[in-house]
Amino acid sequence: MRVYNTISAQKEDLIPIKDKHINMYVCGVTVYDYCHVGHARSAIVFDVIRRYLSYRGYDVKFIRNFTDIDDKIINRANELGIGWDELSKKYTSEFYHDMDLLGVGRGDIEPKATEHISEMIEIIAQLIESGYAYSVDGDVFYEIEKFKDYGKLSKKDISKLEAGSRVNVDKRKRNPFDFSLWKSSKPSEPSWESPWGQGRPGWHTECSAMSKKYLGETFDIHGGGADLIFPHHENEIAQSEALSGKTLANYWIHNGFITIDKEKMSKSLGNFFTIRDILRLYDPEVLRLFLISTHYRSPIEFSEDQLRDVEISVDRYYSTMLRVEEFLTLKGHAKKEPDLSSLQKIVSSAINRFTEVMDDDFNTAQGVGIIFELIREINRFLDTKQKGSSADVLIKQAMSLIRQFSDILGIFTKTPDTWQISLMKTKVIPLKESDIAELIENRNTARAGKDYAASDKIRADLDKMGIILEDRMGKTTWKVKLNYKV
RNA sequence: GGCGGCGUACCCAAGCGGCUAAGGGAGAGGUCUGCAAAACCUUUAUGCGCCGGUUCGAAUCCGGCCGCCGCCUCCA
Repeated sequence: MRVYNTISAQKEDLIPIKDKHINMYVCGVTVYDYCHVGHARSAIVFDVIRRYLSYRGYDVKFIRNFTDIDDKIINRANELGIGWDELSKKYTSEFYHDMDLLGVGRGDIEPKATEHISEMIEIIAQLIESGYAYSVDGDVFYEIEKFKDYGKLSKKDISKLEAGSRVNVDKRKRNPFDFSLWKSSKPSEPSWESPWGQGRPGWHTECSAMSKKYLGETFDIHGGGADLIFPHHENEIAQSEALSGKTLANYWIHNGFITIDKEKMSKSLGNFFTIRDILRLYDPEVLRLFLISTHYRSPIEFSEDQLRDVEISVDRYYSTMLRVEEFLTLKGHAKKEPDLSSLQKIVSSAINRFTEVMDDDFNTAQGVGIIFELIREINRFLDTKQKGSSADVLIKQAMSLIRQFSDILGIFTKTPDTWQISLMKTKVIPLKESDIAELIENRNTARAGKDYAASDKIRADLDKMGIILEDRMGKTTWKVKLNYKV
């Protein structure tokens, strides 16, 4: 397997520290508000990476943290007039709510900053002791110039950074880029006791403390959004490696941004959609497929047109599943031996191709492409109406491949029925399933009597309410019209 | 100013030196159908921002130019 490593800026062979074991630490979220689509992307990207590594036989230990104390949390809680811990608890559970819908699995361990204060204090004390940090009036700063490799991850030359170009520099710092390890607190703020007085830890320290505690001084993969490269991950390296003298993580993996009108989606710009904004309009699988249809390091321009296209793709998948179910329940045999060669060919190469593209830096976009090639071949074969036991076997084989790939990507978890039910909700279809069944019944009676005017009227009426009918193999099925608008 | 990335058909998107430039959407024509829908077939880049160069061979490597974006602040 090859993965792109931010620190070497190239793809490298993935060689675990311990044979067939992968320890990975991914930076989670600061729980002070609902997650937006950018958070969803990061979570999904690392969820897929984790699933794929498991699929490839690695025993993966996956850590994802929660930052549950920081300035944003305190400020937000003050605005709302509630406790900071109440706020962080609320948004932790909102995070789970969204991630569960998106099919993002839990971490094996999900450490919280506030549960590791003593570990952080320990690290800070050691940094002071070994000369990498200094305290000033209850605050502690890391002195970046003491760490000679500072900047190696983000490729920054300290002397060329534009200090204070966008933010006022704290005069007490020896270098403008020295960062806070410990912040003294005002009387009204949440605080913990420390050798430097009451205060709270700086953001970067939690990941150094928690990754060390759960994965040791050196682990395999460290991940997060590309915006964490600097300063967050750079600072983690500075803290951890200064003390251990060892490499913190062998591979640094960072996902690209979501953009809107070419600009990064972010809280500060205000150009974001929350996950639940989108899930009101689209099934979670649509969002998930949309996000993995582009390589994880490329930017994704967020657009509703694109979501609509992806929704059609998902619908195409479930339509094919339905056709397959119908085909497999059919009795009888074709007169001649079915021609399986075309489907056979793609089925026999699919696993190798899928593995090959995913082995190459987790190319989910190509993986998705392979699934849709299989779908086309299945449909093509189904169109030949060649029934037979050899055909059934091959179709089932193709289906099980699609199942395997979809499970790795975490998509297509529904049945054709539950997909339609989900669509009825998101499209707000003003009908019940029983209503539809009754109208289909009426229409079939009309059709039997060749009263096509009456049957077409029923079909047109249903269409207006967002339901499309399909007459296939002597049966009428219905589906939700995707471009239906209330 | 420093560092990094991107520009592939009407839209999205893969491709990272050598098979007909994946896949999805959209448009057009066709097959099937009572008519539809779905599905399938054909079709839409002799072409990969522009100009040079390296090479037997480049969307892929190198140089220049144009355009867009990111990081250098909290940020997934």
